[in-house]
Amino acid sequence: MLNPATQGAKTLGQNRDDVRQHNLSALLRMIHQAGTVSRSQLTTSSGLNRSTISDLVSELGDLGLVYETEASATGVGRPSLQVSASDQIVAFAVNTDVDAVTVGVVTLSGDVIAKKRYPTSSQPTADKAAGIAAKLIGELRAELKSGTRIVGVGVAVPGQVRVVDGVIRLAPHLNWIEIPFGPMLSQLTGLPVYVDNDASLGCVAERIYGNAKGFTDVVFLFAGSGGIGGGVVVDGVQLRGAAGYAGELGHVRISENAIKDYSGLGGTLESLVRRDDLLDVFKLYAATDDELLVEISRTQAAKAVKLIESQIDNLAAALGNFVNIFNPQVIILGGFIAGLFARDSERLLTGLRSNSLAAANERVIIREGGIGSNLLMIGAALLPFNDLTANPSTTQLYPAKEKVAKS
Amino acid sequence: MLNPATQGAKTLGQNRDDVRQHNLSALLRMIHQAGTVSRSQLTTSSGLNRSTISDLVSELGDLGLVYETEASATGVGRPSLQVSASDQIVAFAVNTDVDAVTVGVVTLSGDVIAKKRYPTSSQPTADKAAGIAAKLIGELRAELKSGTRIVGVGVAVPGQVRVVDGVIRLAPHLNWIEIPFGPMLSQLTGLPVYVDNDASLGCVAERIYGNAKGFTDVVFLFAGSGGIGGGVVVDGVQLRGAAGYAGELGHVRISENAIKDYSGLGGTLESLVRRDDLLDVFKLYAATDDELLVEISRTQAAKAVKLIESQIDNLAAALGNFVNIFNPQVIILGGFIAGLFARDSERLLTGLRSNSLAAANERVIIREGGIGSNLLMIGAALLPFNDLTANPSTTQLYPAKEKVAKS
DNA sequence: GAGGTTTGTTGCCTGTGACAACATAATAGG
DNA sequence: CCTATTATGTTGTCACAGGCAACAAACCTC
Repeated sequence: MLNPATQGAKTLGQNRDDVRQHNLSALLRMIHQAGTVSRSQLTTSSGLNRSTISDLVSELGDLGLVYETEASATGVGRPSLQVSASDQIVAFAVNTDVDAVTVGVVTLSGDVIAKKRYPTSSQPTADKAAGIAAKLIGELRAELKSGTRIVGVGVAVPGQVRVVDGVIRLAPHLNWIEIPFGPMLSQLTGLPVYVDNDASLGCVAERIYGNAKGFTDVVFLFAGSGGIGGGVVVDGVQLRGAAGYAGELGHVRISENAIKDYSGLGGTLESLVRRDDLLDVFKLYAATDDELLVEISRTQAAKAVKLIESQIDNLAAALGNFVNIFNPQVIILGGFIAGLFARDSERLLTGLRSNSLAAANERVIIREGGIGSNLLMIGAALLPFNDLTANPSTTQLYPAKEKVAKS
Repeated sequence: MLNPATQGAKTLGQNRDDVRQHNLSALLRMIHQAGTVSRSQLTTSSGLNRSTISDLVSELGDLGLVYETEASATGVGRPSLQVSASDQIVAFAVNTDVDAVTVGVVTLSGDVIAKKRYPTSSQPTADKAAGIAAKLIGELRAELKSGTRIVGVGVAVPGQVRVVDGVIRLAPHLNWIEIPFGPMLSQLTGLPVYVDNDASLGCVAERIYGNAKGFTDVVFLFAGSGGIGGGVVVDGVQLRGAAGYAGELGHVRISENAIKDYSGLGGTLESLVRRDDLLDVFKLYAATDDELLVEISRTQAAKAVKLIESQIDNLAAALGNFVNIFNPQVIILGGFIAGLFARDSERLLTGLRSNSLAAANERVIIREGGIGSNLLMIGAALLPFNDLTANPSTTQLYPAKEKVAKS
């Protein structure tokens, strides 16, 4: 009687051939996210008929996107064929950071099979970063097994990205303003390039492969050397906003404090929970996250403890806001703020409760991220892969060795 | 080349008869939202064939949901038939407030054809409010023209609602805690009852009929006598969160200030931008919104101006947060905060800019609400109507006159 | 009134998934 | 080891929804 009303509709009319595309897409997405699934699982969770699944899977096989293997029996009845995502289909993942450009090769089956990091002495210009990325992509492309096909390039950038055209509006730590990074890199590589904010991509990666797996409403908060970024998944869909700038959770204001963050806003989470402050109090300079986490967990120095407690309280205030706003099932913390949570989860939870409504906060789960160092590689690769899974039969793929242009 | 990747997928497999349902649903939704559309418009915006539209519309006509009329010619070519939503299909809209219970009758064509307000001397208990609502629904039901069919009842409540089962978790101003209002009212009326937060419903109403029409990313902020409520539409879909508690924008913390709001949280928007403070400074008691708006617009008293400016600054800080978080195309203000905006929009915009990222704030539009006093009636009625538009051929409808049960 | 344009209607066609019947491969039990 | 049972893959047929083309109808312009 009291079903939730489904509000809003995206798709309008639906042609009959759209059905096939939709079903192909749904199956490929399931296979991609799971890595390997049995046909019978596909049948039950899609609701389609056995014979239909058979037909669709064989089409995906013909496209070279998946392959089938016989599985050893696990129970009664004929064992179901296992369907796996091909590792011959890859995407390049790029992360442009303050001190390095990293490029990885990610397979459709979800593995990072290669990775190259090119350290830069100082913040690279956008031109230089694009050049480095293109060079690394070229090297990695040459090393690919023949027969491998490339979907495209996904770029994770610490800044605000206009997703539609791949323009980086502002990446404060890189000092990049209004850079058409997507088109630039596409020009250099001859591949389609997709760009998005790093934390947003991390959120999606955590939802599909990490500690937010299976949840539909996720808030992700990542604290690195360049401030605090955020990503949100609402009802299973990434929060993007009108132009793709949504989810800037680090710039949420929680205080009248005048200390400004990297983007010039005062009293924000990012200005009050700073990695540098922790490094200062520990007298660490240029420490890795791991070293910092150890210090956070074991320090007993009064000054450090006080700072940690203050950061926890501010973090709790911000998380309270997010709980009130998004009513998520799970909040994933990454970077040093995961250490704050580990150090005194009780204090954080108490603070969260006093800063949010009981109805929303009582069931929320707080967790650390579960993917680790390949988070951004996997997240960035999801951009081209999502295009492929949306249109399995029409998306163009590119060969490992560049074709010699015919004159 | 750089298409935005569409993340996430809701539907899994898709049977062939789902297509028909989907298309019927899409058409009915278009007709419902527009009131009246021509067949040719339906054809172009759905992408379906003329003959298919003809078939689908006649099915909707057979179901009694829409009817066709011949239109006078407007241009070259044979004039297209106009398809209108039936006014024989109605929903009851209920609003439980501190001082009254209001029930309206809303047609599928979007008109409020009847409305009854039952003032209460003090905050009614939930039992009493349900009784009043049921009584008013009974009266209005008896006055309906025969042949009218009822979809259900939508309830707008100033509080947090668990949408799935219609339980009101907390409505602070009504002092209701953990009330299964949906089931209660369903029991009393014999009709399906849907419950949601009032501001969320207002947001959806503004998006479909009001000043946010046509936008996909909307933030709605409504300030009434009972604090500040919010609603959000993300990518065309209402933000609900895990349980339906999302969008509590009034409880966003923007300051360390200890003044608490109605829900016991400190430093929140609701605690800093208070209607009562304005009434105090104007020495008005129990004023209507209209009276208050007049005072806000014309006062020159130093004390009042200072209060207004402070409220504008706090409102700007909160809106800055929302812009960073949601990157909306439009922000709709309702209640007395619309008066604050009207009084000094420049100050609000300046404050907004200094509290949010340029990329996100530079294109955002701020507007007052465009629907007025029937906002919650129309919003609440959308709940049952959304169920109908989702499943046009299977949703059960109820007769105007209750059937005599056969023994 | 003729020609052009847009739309509604009708009958036929195609493609897609459902379905049923059969084949296949495992377990369970004697 | 053989049979019954269960679960799955395969194959051919069927139903049904939307596309399409041809025609009719209603409007405009000249």
